[in-house]
Amino acid sequence: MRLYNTLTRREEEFVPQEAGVVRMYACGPTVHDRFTIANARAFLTFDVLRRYLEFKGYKVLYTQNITDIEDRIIKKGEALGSSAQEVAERYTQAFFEDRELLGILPPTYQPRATEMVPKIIEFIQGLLERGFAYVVDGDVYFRVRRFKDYGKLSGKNLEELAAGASGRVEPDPRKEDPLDFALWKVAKPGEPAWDSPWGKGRPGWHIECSVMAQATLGTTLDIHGGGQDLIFPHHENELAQSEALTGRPLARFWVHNGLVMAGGQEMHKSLGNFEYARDVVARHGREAVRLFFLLRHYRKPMDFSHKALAEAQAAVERVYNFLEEIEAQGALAPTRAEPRSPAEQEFSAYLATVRAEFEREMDADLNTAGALGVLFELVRRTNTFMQETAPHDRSLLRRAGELIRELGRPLGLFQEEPKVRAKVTLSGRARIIAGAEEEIIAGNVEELINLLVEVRGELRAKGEFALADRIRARLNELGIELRDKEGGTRWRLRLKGKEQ
RNA sequence: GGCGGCGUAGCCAAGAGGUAAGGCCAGGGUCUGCAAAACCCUCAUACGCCGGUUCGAGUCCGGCCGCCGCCUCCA
Repeated sequence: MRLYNTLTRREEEFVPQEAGVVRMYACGPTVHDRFTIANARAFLTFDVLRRYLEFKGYKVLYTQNITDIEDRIIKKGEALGSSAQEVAERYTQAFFEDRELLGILPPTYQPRATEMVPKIIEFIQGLLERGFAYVVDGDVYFRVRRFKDYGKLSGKNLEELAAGASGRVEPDPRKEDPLDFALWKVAKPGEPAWDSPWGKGRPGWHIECSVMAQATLGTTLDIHGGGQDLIFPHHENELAQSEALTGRPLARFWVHNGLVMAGGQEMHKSLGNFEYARDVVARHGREAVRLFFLLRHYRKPMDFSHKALAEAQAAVERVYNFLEEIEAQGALAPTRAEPRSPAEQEFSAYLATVRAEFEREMDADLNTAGALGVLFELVRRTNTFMQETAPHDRSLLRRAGELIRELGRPLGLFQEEPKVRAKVTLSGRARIIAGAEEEIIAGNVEELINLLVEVRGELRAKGEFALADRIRARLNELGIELRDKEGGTRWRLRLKGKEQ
């Protein structure tokens, strides 16, 4: 597989250090709030990379941090009149919930910054001993100019940085150089603090990632990931402090996903142009959100819009309609034992190429959009085959369905059972937008709908179409869609957002 | 100013120097009591503009135009 490496600014063949094992680290949340749909892109990108590496047979050791001590957490605690710890705990749990809503698999290791304080102190001491850090009034700073490779990841040089920084921020006169960054911050009154050789304080902004990566995965990672906005300063600083300490590369591949735009600008909390990921999932459904991202290359910037999400929703529906049809057909009758016709042979030969096509796209720097093109083509061609070649060998249809399932797995798509989707969606929404009472009602709603559908069916049988149509229209207004098929009437929920 | 990226049909989007994937919309059809849904078909002489290299260029090179990100809060 080839991956674009930010460090070399090239696509390179990815080979892990140890055969068959991938050590991967990706930046996780700072738990001061729920995460946005823009944050979701990063989490999802590395979820898919991880899933695909596993699909290819690698054992993936994946670490993601939870930063549970930071300025914004402390501020939020002050604003709410609760402790920073309470805020962090609350949003850590919220992170787990929202992650599950998106179908993101938990990493192998998920350390929290506050659990790592002794190791962080040890790490900083190592830097002090090597002359890469210095203490001022209980703060500890990293001596940027001492690390000669500083800027190699972000492509910056020290002179330009110094020139740029001088106009933008007040240089702290206690620092030897304006570019030096904090490894350890002295505690202010009332703030959470830990004992250290330099007095009471807390970790700086970048240190926890370096320490967690080393503690869980070792000195050199195969892949270090995150959003492009983290390249500088976060990852540059991580790289500097880790490599200064160990003398070894922190990561062989640096992988960065593109940003999410809204209204022509980067989506960001401070700009107010954001939406919470969970709200978008509630409105459009989990797989539509995943497809929305995976239909675009992970490194490109992309626009967020409900229109685009609704498009993804329609595309997801199409695949499930296909699976429903295929799996119903597959169950119907045994496969014919007769020799295959030329059309069947041709289709069979095509099916045999699909998996390789899919992998070829994914191997090209995780081209999920190209890979999805392969899957949609499979859907279309199978539908055509089903329609134009009759009778046909059903085992070929089954194989097509299996391919969608199998190749959908590394994308985290198309894994649900078509027949229970309405139910899953319903209870999922009830959980998101309402409390326990609604959840009980939600459990009965399905039966109520079935009852109405049944009554309407009897009316139709008697030719009383006016009343039957009224039931259908009223249910439709409620977001419940009826379809009269040969074997009876099926129904499904229509998620909001499609009306746009 | 420095560094990085982007500009492909109505919208979104992939693209391997060799003759434009895919999704959504739209139009036409099949099916249906009528619908809806589903499915099929159609839908870029063309890839921001101008030059160049090449037998051949969205794809490589140069210049220009437009948009975005980063340059110590950020996924």
